[in-house]
Amino acid sequence: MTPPKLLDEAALKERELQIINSAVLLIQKNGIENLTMDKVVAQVPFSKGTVYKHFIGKEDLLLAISNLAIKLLSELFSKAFIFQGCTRERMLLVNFSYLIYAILHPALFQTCICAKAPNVLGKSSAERIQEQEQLETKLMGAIFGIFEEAIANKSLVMPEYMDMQQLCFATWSMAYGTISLLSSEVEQCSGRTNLVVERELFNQSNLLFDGLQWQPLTKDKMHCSELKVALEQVFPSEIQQLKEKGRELKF
Amino acid sequence: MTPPKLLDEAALKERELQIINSAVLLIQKNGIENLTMDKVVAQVPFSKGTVYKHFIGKEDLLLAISNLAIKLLSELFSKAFIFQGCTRERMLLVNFSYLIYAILHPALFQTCICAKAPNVLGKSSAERIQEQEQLETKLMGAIFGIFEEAIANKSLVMPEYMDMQQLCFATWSMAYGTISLLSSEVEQCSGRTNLVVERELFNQSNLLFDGLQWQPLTKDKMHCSELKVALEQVFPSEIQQLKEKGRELKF
DNA sequence: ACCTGAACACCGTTCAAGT
DNA sequence: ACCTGAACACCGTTCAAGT
Repeated sequence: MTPPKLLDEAALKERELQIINSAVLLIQKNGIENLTMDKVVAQVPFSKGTVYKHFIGKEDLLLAISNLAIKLLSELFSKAFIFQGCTRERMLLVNFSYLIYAILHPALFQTCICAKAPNVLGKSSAERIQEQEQLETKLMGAIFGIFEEAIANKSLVMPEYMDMQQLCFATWSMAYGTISLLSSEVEQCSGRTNLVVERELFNQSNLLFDGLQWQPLTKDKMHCSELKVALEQVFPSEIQQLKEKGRELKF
Repeated sequence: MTPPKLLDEAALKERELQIINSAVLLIQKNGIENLTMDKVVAQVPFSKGTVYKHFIGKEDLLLAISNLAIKLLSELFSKAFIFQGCTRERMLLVNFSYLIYAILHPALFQTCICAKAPNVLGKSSAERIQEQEQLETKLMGAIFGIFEEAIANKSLVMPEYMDMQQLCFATWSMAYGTISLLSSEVEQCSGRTNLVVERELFNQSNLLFDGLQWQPLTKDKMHCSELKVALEQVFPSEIQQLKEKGRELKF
């Protein structure tokens, strides 16, 4: 004579997270292209129907993973944002937090990229898409904030032919291009080239910032050693995790 | 009593191309994620078995499409390479040929990106992968050549901490990041942002080149109007195609 | 009210049977 | 020698039947 077992919201959230985590483990093991709902169901103590109560389809599950991934990246961005240093140094740290994230969580990084495909967005629930937009806005907040400070303290002059949004996009797309094209290096499965992603990201960030005349210029400051010290200070546990992975940053 | 019909190599090539073209049309219509071998077979006057004689699987077919796409892009790069202008202007043209290509052939552009996935390479034939590597080397030749000239005629000084390969990669990844992140704009299906891909590519190219101190600097030369004139001269038919698509470049 | 898993439509790949 | 398409294993999604 127990009362009907009404599921509270917390239990539902808990179950949803369990499904998401199982899926992430499967992506880590087999790659995102080999993820199937059957395999997810097999890893979880619920049936297919229950999984489909949480996610309207496979793509909706992928977007849920991507949203979790963005939250994680946001935390790293925040740490870079509050670093005590000049604005240019802090933006470099943001770029490197993105790199560290891509190396530590390749499955999440890849899922984020895949979740951008029109296919995935087209098959996901409206709420989950809305959540993604909010999370991305928050993520961009760190980049936006640093540029605002830089312009306020005159270390950077906004180019007359650009606005804030374009400035943010320039930084973002540079880091994105570098990291995603070298993600085979990131995952240590290529080795064909002489390119080292952390060195290229360092160079290209500085070329962009120098192009903007963002003070202090590379010739005046901002050497690898300084970046290394800052990274150790801002991301101690992440740097430790990299070491455990046998993937120390090489400059 | 006809002799056994031995297929010559030309006929096989012809048939292979027919399959590839049918697949491209299907990708254009339904998106790459909805391409199936069944649909390809339905578009073509041969059976499943015959299609699988040409391609060891779906991924092999995708890589074949990607290789065709790289050949097409190479032609555009070559036209930019032989333009009569300063080296910096020619590199800007190379970047813009990549953009024009992405707008005119979104299906090919997308297939090229997908073909980079470890999944696709893992399931393709060795010959087709080798062909891809050769085509990419040839493609990079234009970028490499322009940098060589620029350094030879002193309009560019190689940064002491970079080599030729890194320079090429920096250019490539910047254009890649910008164009691929804005490919939703390219395909005119978003419109959420104020970013215009041709303007951002122009800005970011110039920021990178200015960061390299590549002469003449933006403040001295290289305005939108000059680029427009050069594009009309080098890519007249492509610009015409853009117009027909209702997608003129906006600066 | 909630969960289950058989059932269905579809997809990639193979290969025995044909010509 | 070459081609065909039925057949198989697998995947995403649904929903009638259970508790």
